[in-house]
Amino acid sequence: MSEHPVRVRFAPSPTGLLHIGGLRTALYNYLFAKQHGGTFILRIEDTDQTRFVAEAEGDIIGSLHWAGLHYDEGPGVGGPHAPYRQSERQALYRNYAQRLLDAGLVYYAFDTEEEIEAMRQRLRQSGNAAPKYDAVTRTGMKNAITLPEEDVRRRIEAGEPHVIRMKVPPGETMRIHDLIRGWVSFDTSDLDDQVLIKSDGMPTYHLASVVDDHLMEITHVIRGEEWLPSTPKHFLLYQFFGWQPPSVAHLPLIMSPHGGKLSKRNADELGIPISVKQYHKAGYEPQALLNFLAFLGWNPGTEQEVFTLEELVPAFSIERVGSSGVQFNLDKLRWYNQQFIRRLSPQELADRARPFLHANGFHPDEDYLVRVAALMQERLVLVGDLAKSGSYFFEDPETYDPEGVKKRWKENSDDLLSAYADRLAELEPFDAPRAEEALRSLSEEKGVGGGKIIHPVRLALSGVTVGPGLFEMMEVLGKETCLRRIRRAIQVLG
RNA sequence: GCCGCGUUCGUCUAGGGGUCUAGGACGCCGCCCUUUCACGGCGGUAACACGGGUUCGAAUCCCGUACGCGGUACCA
Repeated sequence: MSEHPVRVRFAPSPTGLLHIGGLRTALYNYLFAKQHGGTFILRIEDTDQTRFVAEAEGDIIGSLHWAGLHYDEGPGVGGPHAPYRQSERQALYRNYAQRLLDAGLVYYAFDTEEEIEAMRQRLRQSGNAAPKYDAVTRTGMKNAITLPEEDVRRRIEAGEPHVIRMKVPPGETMRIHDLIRGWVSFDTSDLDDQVLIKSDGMPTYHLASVVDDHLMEITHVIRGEEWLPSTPKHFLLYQFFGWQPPSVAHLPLIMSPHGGKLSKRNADELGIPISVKQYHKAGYEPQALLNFLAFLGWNPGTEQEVFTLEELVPAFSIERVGSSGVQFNLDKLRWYNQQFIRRLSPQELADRARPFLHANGFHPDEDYLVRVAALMQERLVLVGDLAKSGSYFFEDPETYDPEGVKKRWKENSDDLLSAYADRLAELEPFDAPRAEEALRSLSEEKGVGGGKIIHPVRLALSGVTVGPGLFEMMEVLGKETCLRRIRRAIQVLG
């Protein structure tokens, strides 16, 4: 589209924690920028003072950092177009609004909320399906079009609350090319005379983002599909200013498995984490989340499914992004997470798991934890699982899975285990091959299958019937622990 | 209501007029491996929303309908 270097921005509103859909938008922007050798910018759109949440910006920045989506310009890192926080650019927007005022493309309006609502109500009652403040209704309202110039000046000077509205020309067809959807057209008669400057003096999103995108030399606007209907307003604004609009791409929305936009509420009900922070806390790998999100609406056209962020950069293409809404699927995310856990070294896995172990009161020493990690790696979906399904590596089991006991603990189990314990006590060194050798020979002497000893021993050691290979597990647990646990199980279950 | 966008297995998707008795992945089921679980291997289940066109031929192009989603604010 443009011969200029690619510059894209992720422009969230700090109204709450960064959510999963926001991260997906950030990711696509990031990938697009990086694959074109372009610049990825973070801009904070804090023009709504009523919805402002103080911690939100820190969370957005922290979440992007956790995910590895580092921005080239933005709060904290600066850049040639600072500041990157719209609340700090307020004077700018007023100046640009003034330009449009001078050109007669926008106008002051003094209507109260009640008056506007009354107008809409009236229109509805007379059968108008889409009541708007537009070319036909503005002539009946209190604004610079209907009021004498003198009156307008007096009201402004008296500090009467007012807004600035776009004078949308009716009856024009706007054709807009979307990188994902192709040509989309709109009729300007369906548009409101959009408010550009609110009565508190702040710009609306529409004005601020157009002015900033232009000033920051944004070449491609990549955002969620919910913005598609306001794109004609933005393009009209570019026309008003005489600026070249950027290319636009509207991403398919992420939907709840039950339909509808994935919201905090329905996500909670389905046990789906909604904020990036929750994924972090739950022990998801950032790369897995990114990989999953990349595939929510895009695919490489090959059969490769697992990609690191670095691999995603060259593989991505905006043209291959789909245009229909996509359902969030937690099972698939879990699968991706499993894939990435398996790619970690045992040391990395141990490092990831440590905070979760600490939270559960476990403080294993380094070497031991790495050995446990190696053993459990391909059995974990989330790193935090190590502190749960693998808790027996860090504390003696207190209880034994009743199902397992019923199935595996037989009449002669206590005798067999006690004989096995005696032999284990003799082993030096105590390792997996020797532990197995001891068990095999005991089972032969007693004339019972290996399973008759293996299963009860596993139960005694871990309290459950699932886990890594028994002998490897014994070696990691160590002789003392094994003996203690076996003898205790004999007492409790025997 | 109006405006816009969309519609291939349950889900994410490949496909862009003949190679489609529609391919892959997740999930689910079965078998193999195996001391258990997991991993891995093999196999199975399951989809072109509907109706009209266009064409020798349509999942693919066009129109309509249905359904879904988004927007319709001095919120972004």
